[in-house]
Amino acid sequence: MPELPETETIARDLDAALRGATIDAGEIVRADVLRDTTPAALRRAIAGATIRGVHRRAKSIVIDCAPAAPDATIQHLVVTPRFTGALLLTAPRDDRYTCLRFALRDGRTLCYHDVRRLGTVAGHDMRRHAEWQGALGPEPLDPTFTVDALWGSLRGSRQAIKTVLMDQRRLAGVGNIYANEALFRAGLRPTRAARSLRRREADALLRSLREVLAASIALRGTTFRDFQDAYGARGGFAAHLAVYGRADAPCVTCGTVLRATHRLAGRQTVWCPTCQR
DNA sequence: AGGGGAACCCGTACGC
DNA sequence: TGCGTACGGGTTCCCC
Repeated sequence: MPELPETETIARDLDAALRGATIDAGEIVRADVLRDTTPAALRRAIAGATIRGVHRRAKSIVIDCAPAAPDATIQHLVVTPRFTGALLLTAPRDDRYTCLRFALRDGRTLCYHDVRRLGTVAGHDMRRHAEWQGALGPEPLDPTFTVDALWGSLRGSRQAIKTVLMDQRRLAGVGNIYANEALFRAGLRPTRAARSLRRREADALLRSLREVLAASIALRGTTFRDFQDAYGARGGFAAHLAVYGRADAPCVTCGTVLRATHRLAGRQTVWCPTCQR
């Protein structure tokens, strides 16, 4: 569930709270969430490490670390919460689902909590981190990302526009909720072939996408079911969703009953048959 | 190559 | 009530 606005919310809060902090020790409770590292290597890398900063890339939270051990190569912890994952600075409501626990030198605890455990925590050395970054597409909120770059990418695909928006290699950070919302705002039907878009439609799409992402970030993301921020609080954008989760309800613009299908890449897709062409 | 499908995981919803 | 089963959801990996 956490997409770009939700992981951005977590990353901003953690950067403010953790920049410069030192991790005393890490406890790995559920090793199956780990990627690209082992429990022993991760513990050694973070024992005594300083947190340089925290930022977001795609739908992941990246914690930049300066390890204390000279032979520790892990520089970045990449946390991808997927559906139920949470990075918490407060005590989790149910400790049964704590996967990782980091004790900070100042007495605080940062934990990775995940009920379904489809989320992951990767330990990256510089090489692996560059490889991971390189596999991801551009950030939609990056001002250097242009309409023509988006349009060029869309023109290469005969897939449905919604599927292409969610393809992390073409565009990073957009998931099911914001793909549905951006297409509604742009007046584009989700099933349209990506390469059928005119340039002015790609322009409307990029502007809609940026608007909806920025509006959601301003309200600290969408909590539809599971998303919680670093302090266990909910996001405020769910009340502003125009189509996602509103199948069979009236369109907010024209009142037409919203249509839904599950057949587009196996995910809930909702649109207004009148407003979206 | 690019697209399709399974696997990952477990709470929730639903059927019997 | 209690048990069993189907389902969902993004990403990765495998296969065609």
